[in-house]
Amino acid sequence: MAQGPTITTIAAHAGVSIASVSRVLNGLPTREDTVRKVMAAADELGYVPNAVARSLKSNRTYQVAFAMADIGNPTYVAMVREIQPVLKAAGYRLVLHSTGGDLDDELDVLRRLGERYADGLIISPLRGITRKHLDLLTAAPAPVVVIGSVPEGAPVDNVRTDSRAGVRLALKHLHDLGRRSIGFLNGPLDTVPGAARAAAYTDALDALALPYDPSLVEVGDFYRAEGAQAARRLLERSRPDALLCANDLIALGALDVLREERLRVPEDIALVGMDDTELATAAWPTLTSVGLGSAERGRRAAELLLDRLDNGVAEPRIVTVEPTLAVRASTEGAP
Amino acid sequence: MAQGPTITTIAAHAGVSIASVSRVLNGLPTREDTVRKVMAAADELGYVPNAVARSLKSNRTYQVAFAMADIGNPTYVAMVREIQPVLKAAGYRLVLHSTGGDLDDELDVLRRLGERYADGLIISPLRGITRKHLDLLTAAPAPVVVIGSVPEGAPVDNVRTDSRAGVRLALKHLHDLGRRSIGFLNGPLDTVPGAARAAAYTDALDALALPYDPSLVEVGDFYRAEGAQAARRLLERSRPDALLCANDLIALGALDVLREERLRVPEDIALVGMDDTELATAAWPTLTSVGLGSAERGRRAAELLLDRLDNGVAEPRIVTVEPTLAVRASTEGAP
DNA sequence: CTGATTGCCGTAAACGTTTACAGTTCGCCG
DNA sequence: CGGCGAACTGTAAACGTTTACGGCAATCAG
Repeated sequence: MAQGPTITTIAAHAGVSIASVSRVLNGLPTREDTVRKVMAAADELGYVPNAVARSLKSNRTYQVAFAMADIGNPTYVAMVREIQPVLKAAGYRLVLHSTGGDLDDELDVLRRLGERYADGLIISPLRGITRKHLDLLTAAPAPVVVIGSVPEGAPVDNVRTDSRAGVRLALKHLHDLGRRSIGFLNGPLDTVPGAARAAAYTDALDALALPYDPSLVEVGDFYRAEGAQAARRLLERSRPDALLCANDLIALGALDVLREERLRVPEDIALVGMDDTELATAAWPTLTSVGLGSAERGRRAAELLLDRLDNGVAEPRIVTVEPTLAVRASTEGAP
Repeated sequence: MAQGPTITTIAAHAGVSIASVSRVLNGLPTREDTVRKVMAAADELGYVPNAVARSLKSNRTYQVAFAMADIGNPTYVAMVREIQPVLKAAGYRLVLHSTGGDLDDELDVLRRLGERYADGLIISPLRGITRKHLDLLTAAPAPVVVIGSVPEGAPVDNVRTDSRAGVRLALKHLHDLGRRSIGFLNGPLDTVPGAARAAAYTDALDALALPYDPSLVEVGDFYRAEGAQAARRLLERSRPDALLCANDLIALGALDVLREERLRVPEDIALVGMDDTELATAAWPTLTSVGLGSAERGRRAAELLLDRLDNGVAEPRIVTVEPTLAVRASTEGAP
């Protein structure tokens, strides 16, 4: 744990100035034998450049931060999994923030950007973009990419998903299978995905000319246990022939309850999840699920950010990722 | 994206020296009205201290790195999920490295520690601790905690799991249920967990006075598809009455194959996974699984590292986390 | 009223780099 | 062989902090 050598140490060893050392190490034109002397000294001493000092001088940390609600959530795992290699390939490190979906924590991440520990930020705000978010975003000292929707005119790149189309896909699929009484288990309405999916659901019903029946809708949280509770509440008062769940965890919870109630999936009730995570194929019956392109959103966000860091793009850009429907046993019989 | 104010800006605004500004901001004893002037100027200008400059001076980055093979793997997710809050509470940021299990990448992470972008490192080496690892570890410029076993005498803290005990737990359980022909689907033998579990399996058989039958053992990789292939190969030549899988993903693959073959779980073949991840409860039948305490290992590793950073402990310490067995439907009939 | 003590404050150096600028060396031409 | 230009090198400043140290004013004792 001894203090490592610095360019000063090397300069002394090689009998040259620190400027020459720096030049050699950065590959700037230098006389042949100076290069040799410096390289020899550097090798011998096991020199590794100090990233902090370099950052101070260059104003570049080669770090990018990613902030989301909870790395336990498979959608965020999918994002991280795509973001990481993109950054790594470009020589950036990834700093991970888990906000727990707490609004203050989210704002704090934004504020902390001012400490300039990272060159840019990818953030997926669970609680939506508030007035305060906007203020901080416009004043942000580094480029920010938001995963999820952003109000018109915000000065940031934005990678969004078309959850409306996703829900429409799911409902269309169920409708095609002859289901007409399609329930909906949602997450909290004061979260971005919750609100978006609620709107998308009524929308999609409209498009299919199906009536909106409030007794078919139940709100819980985006977790398995809460999903199960919501399913229980819904089943106590109605008996739909299909259930759309706002994510795969909720769907797993619903599956637990349907099993308890000895309801067959998909014969009695067809089940559709969202996010198309690994859990959808682990479940039995395997879950039909709406893929909202988490992985792709992560990758695109990272690419947008790097592009902006390297090329300093002017205009905020919006990328929309198309949803997909993975049809599996929970709506179509045999696996 | 304008250049933010520095203590120099504030000093000018408040009409004091930068030293006073620094003192006020760090809460060192200062005259009342100097404090007021500085605070006013800082507020007005929206000052945020520059973390990089601070780090350069203090030799502390308040960052900790965590390196593992693949953030897609649920065991690592579990670790990150525990590590993150511990670090955050102590005011540290988390830098994430995904090495893809590549040996050179792992070594690179170790070498890069010399750049001093982080105050410490938690690493979970998939490929084991080689001679080169050891050299780098002894020369490491910052404290390192290794999750997984480490050779005697390595100068690092170490959080290990007792996989031997874990496998014994599983086999004992199966033996108690009357199973006598217990197959084993392992991951690559040149990985740490693969090697450890192979040894543990033969060991546990011994303890139960069961013979070792090589035709009951098959090696694949730690993923679902490879697990399925391995299961297929094994079933083509033998018909065990129980299968132990080296992780839950392999167990899911095996489950796929057993279903294809119309073998009932657990009636015909009992199935046990390892790591006790979320997947184990998502599957159907739910999977009995050996918990190797990933979450706890992550938390303990973070705690050890922070303790060392704050208190500079002398001796390398070893923490062993006890395995647990979560008994579920895949060995004990009804869910 | 003088001298010592206390408590703040400002100057400047330092952390490890990069880089502008001025100085040196060298080769080459006339 | 003198002089010029090209090519390289060294000095020093800068990035934004923290902090040792000496100076200064106010306070207090004698």
